[in-house]
Amino acid sequence: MSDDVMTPRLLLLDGHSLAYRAYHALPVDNFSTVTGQATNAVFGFTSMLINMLRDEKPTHIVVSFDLSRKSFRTEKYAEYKAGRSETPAPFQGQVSLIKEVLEALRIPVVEKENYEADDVIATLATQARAAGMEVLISSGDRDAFQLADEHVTILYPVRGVSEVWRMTPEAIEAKYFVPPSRYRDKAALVGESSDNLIGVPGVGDKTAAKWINEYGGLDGVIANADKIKGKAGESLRAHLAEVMRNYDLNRLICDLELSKRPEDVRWHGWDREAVHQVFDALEFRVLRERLYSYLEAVEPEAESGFDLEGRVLGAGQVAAWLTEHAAAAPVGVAVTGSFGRGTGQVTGIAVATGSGPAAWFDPAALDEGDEGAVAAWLADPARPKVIHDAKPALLAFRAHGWQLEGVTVDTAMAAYLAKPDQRAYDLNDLALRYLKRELKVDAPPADNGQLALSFGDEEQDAAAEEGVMLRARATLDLADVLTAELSRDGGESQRLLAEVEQPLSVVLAEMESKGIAADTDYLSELETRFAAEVKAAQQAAYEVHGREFNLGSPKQLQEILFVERNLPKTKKIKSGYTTDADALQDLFAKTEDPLLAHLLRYRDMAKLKSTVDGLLKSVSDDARIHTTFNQTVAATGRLSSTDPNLQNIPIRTEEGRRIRRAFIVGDGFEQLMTADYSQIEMRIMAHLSEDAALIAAFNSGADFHAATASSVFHVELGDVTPDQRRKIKAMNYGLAYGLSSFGLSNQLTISNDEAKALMEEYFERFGGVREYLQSVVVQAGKDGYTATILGRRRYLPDLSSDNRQRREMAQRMALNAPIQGSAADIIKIAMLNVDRALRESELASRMLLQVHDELVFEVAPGERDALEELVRREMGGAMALAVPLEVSVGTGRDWNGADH
DNA sequence: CATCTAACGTA
DNA sequence: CGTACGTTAGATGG
Repeated sequence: MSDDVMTPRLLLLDGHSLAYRAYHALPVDNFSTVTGQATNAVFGFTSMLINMLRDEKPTHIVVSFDLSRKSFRTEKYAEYKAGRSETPAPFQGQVSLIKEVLEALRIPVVEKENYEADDVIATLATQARAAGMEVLISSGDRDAFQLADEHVTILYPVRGVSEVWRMTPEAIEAKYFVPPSRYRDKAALVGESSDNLIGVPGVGDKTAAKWINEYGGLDGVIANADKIKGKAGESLRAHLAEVMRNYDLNRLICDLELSKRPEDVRWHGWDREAVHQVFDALEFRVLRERLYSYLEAVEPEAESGFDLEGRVLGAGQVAAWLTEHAAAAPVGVAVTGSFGRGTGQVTGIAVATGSGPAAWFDPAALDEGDEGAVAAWLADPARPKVIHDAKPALLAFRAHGWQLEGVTVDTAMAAYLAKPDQRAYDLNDLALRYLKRELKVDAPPADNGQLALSFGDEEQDAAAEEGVMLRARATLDLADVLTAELSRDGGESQRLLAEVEQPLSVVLAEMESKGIAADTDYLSELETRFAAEVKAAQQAAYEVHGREFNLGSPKQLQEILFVERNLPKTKKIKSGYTTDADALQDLFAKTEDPLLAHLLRYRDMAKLKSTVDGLLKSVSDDARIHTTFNQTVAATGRLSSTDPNLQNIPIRTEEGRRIRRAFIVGDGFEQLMTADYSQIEMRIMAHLSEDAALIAAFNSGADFHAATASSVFHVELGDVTPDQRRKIKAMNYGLAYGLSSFGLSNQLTISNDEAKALMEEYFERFGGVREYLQSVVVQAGKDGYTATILGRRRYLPDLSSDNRQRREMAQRMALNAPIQGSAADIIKIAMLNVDRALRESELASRMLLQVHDELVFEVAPGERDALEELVRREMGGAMALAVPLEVSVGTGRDWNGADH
């Protein structure tokens, strides 16, 4: 091991050949991003690279790529490598992605016009060997074998991307019967089919080696060609020209002028931030973990940890500690316990100061004085606290009877506002990324209950307590960095954090804690009914097809529909042909195969049944369902709802709406009320685009879709046909999603020309909308991000991607993000205002759910009118736009009845 | 056993 | 070849 540290070790990679290997080793279908970008070559290359970094621990690294398919070799011999088929389409573009990965890993790329990567590698290997370095070359190209010697080893990939052979001189000799110095001679005789270099027919490795060893090299073989007997000898004499040509072409150039020398390419570790970004974009999850688990261990920049004077406080010690350390200066707070479903239980609290002292205590082991001191400290808005993901802690404190006030920074929320596209905001990750410090102790499970502490082992407990204190300290330090990060935009992000997101998390905690009442008897009844329907549809399907099969298996379904029943093929997907509802509808219209009808019915009923099952499972002891609202998931700024998701309860079909009847008014309340914004996204579009005609359409007070349709089709409002309205409605909604004429024609089942004409006519009437949409993309391209009305950003680096698919995807995201995100801003403000107004007015009614543009309330007896007035006022007045924010309100005994 | 995919529910 | 989500069942892979 000590040798490794002393001897510099250079790893040279042939980028193209490895990428190509990877491309063929991994099925392209299994490796692509949501945008359809193929990543199999990138994945395989990166995977091999990580393995080599791990196994070989190089101190210096270079990757070389062929700059084009042309080189001095093709000039000499036009057929060189000509046999290779055109670069397959899914491979194209992946090289530039690999270069992005390399840049993030800070691995230099060296290339040379008119030469191949092999020549660059040969040159660098030669220089490195002269400088006393140890050299490793990884290439899928066997030409590199001629470079092997006691200081140069070739890593030759075999069996896909998972394994490399270490081709030392001994290994090469064992396999090809010649030493590396004679490998070229052998290759010249045998040929190299992948380079389209034909050798001597009938001569393989063994024969070639025999000759070379007998005559002391290729020169000797050629000089003695006449003496060689038999068929092989004849063949050799007939192909001497090819052999000499091969020998000429497979010589690697070792003395190129390059932009870097071996000593320039010392590897200084990777750009953590960039790796996050690139791997996110490529959707590499497993690979990222692998990279981290290896590289973090040797990360030179990450400091070892935090300085901390931690104390475990016993009963009677907490009050004094808090008085001394948790007063005017902010402290970091970290909590362990179990969280979720609107409640929680705290098993440990750590408090860390910025100056070093930190403490941990068990809230179950406090004396009376401590209990009061903790309660007073937590509830005091003047004693600032910083916490990572406050809402679960808030709910757990609440269950303990504690109030939490004075949270100045929620670091999870701050990190979300800084970069809303992340998949997670884990404290470990953030500490590494922003603080370059490692949190050695794993965070406890976020929400699913059991804390991963082992009880009974005092040493382990102490380590766990230390870990929680470290998290508290990391949170405090992180708050400073993130606050600085958020302040760089002139204050908008800071305001969003302090005035919207953080206060909202308190409101959401209340909503989760209350939950919504569920009629479990009714849900059970529904379950039975849907189950019967599922069974009936299933039986009918079996009868039609003549045997039983798994209707829920897309795989079996494909076999049955497209092979056994020979139905027309549908749209292609990764695993074959789609069997989604749209496609099955089409098929049914074409073929009237009764199996399809039963199948669709089965799907519908099975979906409804599973929804009901899920709801039944999530009803708490209080006969209410407590969802969890996630505030840091949606990249646009929306909330999301999990466990269960109450934002996707069916409404479109009559049978689906039955499920809504299971959400009922709770004991002590009179009714449920829903209040939703009408066409809020189109109103935002009108506001942002300042299109006078669109604004007028809203201000007319008439039905919006009809009003716009009357403009587009040049007819009186009263003469708008239902079909005209339908088309314009689809257009209105589609605009905010970056709808294309193709998409519109698909949705309306009209021709592409008709869709184009429709869009043209629409933009003719609402030119400001077109201008706005175009300007959004242009501006986002310049800035690198979009912004909502409140300045909520979404970064879209793919806007400048050279990959069309990715770029266009990013453009649609850019169109949608300000609109969807501004709607999210508005309803968040409305929720804050409604919550405040409810408290100020001392109404007992309460807000229970948010479904993007809708709020659901539980109406206390006698408060219906007052609540409606309040809700209309606060929702309608959440933000002043160029058009009014219209709110429609409904009430009923259940959610379905309250809908309108 | 964990993770991915296809399908489908909502705004 | 229209955005944003979460959940389920089945398939897949370690």
